[in-house]
Amino acid sequence: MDVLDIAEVARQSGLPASTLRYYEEKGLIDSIGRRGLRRVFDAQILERLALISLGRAAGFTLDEIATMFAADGRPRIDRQMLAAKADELDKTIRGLTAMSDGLRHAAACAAPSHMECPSFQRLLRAAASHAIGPRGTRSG
Amino acid sequence: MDVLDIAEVARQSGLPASTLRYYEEKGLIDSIGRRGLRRVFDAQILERLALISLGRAAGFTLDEIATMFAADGRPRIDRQMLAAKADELDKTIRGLTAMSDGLRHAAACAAPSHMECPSFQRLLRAAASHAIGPRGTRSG
DNA sequence: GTGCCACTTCAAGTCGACTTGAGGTCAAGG
DNA sequence: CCTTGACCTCAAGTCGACTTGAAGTGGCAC
Repeated sequence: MDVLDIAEVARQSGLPASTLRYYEEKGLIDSIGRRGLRRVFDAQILERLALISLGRAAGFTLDEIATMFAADGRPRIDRQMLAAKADELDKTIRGLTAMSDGLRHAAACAAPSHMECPSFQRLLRAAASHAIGPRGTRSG
Repeated sequence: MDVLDIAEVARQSGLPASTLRYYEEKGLIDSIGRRGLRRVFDAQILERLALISLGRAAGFTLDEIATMFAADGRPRIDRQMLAAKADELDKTIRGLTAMSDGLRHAAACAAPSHMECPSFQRLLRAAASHAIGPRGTRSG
């Protein structure tokens, strides 16, 4: 059984050790023991971490992701849930696409002020009516 | 000059009064006076609030939005900035589209476990390599 | 055997955009 | 005149995913 030091897991996964400890505390991952104080992980942890990163990227919360692992540690992923998340993403994508199009129109519009640009006005009304919702700020 | 009570602004804009007070504190909006204790706003505030909502929906922070108003209160919106934000959105959209496609593939895949599904594996590698970043959690 | 230093724990801080709660004020209606 | 209650202020709390800091530990190189 291939074992990895926490530093090695951090290196290979690209995640800081503090995040690994946090994930363990949350019950998302398990260490298989200690070497002195140091956590030691099974090499399979890397696949698990990839799965967690995937879930995060798809927009699941850590708590939601936690429910996607059976007690035996194997992923238990509902196909319906995946499809539902895909639908949700598509909805977000449509909103962002509308926004992007609107911004580009406004950027190219020849009106002296944006307030006089019809496509900008349309965008404004859409935003004011909550047709497009605010998104999280961490994207960079 | 048409004036509105804060409650009226809240009603017409759909924003809670606490948010309006918060925006004023941040310097995003101004009240034109008081009636007793109560803030009173110029009717133009509604357009301003729509502009703020638009900025939020486009992914700008409140601080960024604050810089988009000249001292005279008129919007000062850089077309380049709009185009840049549109590019940013497009990038996000591409990531989300890849994710949505991947999720749908995985949902439809006939492999007994997702771990054996090639498209799921591809998705997993992409997520693990940070090719797709985590997004904010507030989407509804 | 001993010093180094990467690890450990635990509590608290961070970020953004607000919300909430306690305690106070005042215009309007009865 | 007095109650009502919607507004006010200011400080603190919330949410999610971490990060940071202080204080402690122990395996390994010398």
